[in-house]
Amino acid sequence: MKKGKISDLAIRRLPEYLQYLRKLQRIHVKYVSAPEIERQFGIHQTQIRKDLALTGLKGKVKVGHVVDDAIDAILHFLGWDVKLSAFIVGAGNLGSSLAGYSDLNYSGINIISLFDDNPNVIGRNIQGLPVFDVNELDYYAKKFNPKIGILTTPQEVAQDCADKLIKANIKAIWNFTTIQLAVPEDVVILTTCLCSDLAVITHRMKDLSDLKVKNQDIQNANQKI
Amino acid sequence: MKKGKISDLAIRRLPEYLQYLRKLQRIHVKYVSAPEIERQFGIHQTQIRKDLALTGLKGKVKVGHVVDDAIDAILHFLGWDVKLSAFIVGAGNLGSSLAGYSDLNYSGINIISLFDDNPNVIGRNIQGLPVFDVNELDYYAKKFNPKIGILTTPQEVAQDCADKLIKANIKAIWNFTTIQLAVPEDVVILTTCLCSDLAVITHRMKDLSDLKVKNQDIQNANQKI
DNA sequence: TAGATTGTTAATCGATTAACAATC
DNA sequence: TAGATTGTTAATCGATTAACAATC
Repeated sequence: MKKGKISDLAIRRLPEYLQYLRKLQRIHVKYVSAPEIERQFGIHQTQIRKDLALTGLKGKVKVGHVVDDAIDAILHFLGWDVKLSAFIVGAGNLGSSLAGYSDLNYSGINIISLFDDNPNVIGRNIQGLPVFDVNELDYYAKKFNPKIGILTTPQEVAQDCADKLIKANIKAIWNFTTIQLAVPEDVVILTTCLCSDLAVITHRMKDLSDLKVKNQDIQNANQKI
Repeated sequence: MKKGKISDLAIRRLPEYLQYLRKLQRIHVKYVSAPEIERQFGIHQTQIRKDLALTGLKGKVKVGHVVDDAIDAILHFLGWDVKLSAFIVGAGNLGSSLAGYSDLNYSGINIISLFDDNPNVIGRNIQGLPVFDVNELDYYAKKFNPKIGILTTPQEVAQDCADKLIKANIKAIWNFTTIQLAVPEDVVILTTCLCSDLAVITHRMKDLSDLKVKNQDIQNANQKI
């Protein structure tokens, strides 16, 4: 079973298809074809076929793919058919908003609770979830067996909290801080850097306005002629 | 001035370097070399050189780059040396947390205010910022001239609010909803999909546990020998 | 049947890495 | 000087797109 390393780019596209497939499911559409998805996303149909093939899904010639099956295949492939328990460490604004971010609950995780070191927050409820003392993380980890730790603390305590999660036998850390975390190699780590997204936006804006200036120049030049 | 299209992947790396450069600046380190950054991030030094070269930065042979200059060059290249005003539309949990997300304020934007349609929220203060009525967006847009709209509304009203932003002459929309927004082509649009990040995490976790099972098999096979 | 679609192999395109001359 | 670094060109690697046979 030689399995070529699967690209993160493909993995990232699957939840987008999933979104669309669920929309189709809600309006009781039974089949969807790659050319249809291409129209939706502007992604080349060959790529869509390859992405879907990754999940093991088979299509029907002239018909496309069964929407329900496609959803199941993607969920299974991503590991979202088994809900993994998650802890959020850092019950600040970001942590609180992720706790209530319903999109995540449609995906592969089940957020159990939040943790913080602020006595004013510990014991309260956020988005219907309890906030526990981060120093009792180990205790609650034994109780709930979380697989994913979502790290939304201030920078200063990020590595320390990551260590606590690792000690509690967590399998993956989703890092929302800008710290370069040190983790053992059997712990999956992914850092979400919103600043990178913003960089893409501002850079494209600069490009657009440069283009405008350039067009202006061309216009001016034409006027001179 | 033939400028090859710059890859988003490069653009996304720049804020990461920036983070590290600022850390060096805080501890008064004057120079940094590409091999040093490579050690930090595990990104190949040739790539780091090319990325920095995009910004127009020149290094000194045997010394590296001046930290202060590198920071300035990246800020300028990304367009972060001029702060763009931004509105957040949707003062729910996510919108509120972005309003207080200090990392963004270290980058190229200046969030002016939030907008919502809920009378219980309108008029309140969130993270020190005022919440206005989304129906008065046009009025406040004339007053503050925002360039970026951050969309954190429920799915149902997302396109509607995007239209409001576009009518108010916004230049870019940062979309946190899962809706495929329709926008004119001179409006920059970027969708942040947290589910894609989660997909990468859960898929890697699946890989790791598959690997564990495989190693187990090998071990079992060896025992039989 | 003709036309639409699948799935796969080949070609192209773009990003990363290797190699190396120049410099201090 | 020797060794470290820059910046650039060439080579490799991987992702996307094109082409096409098979199917219904």
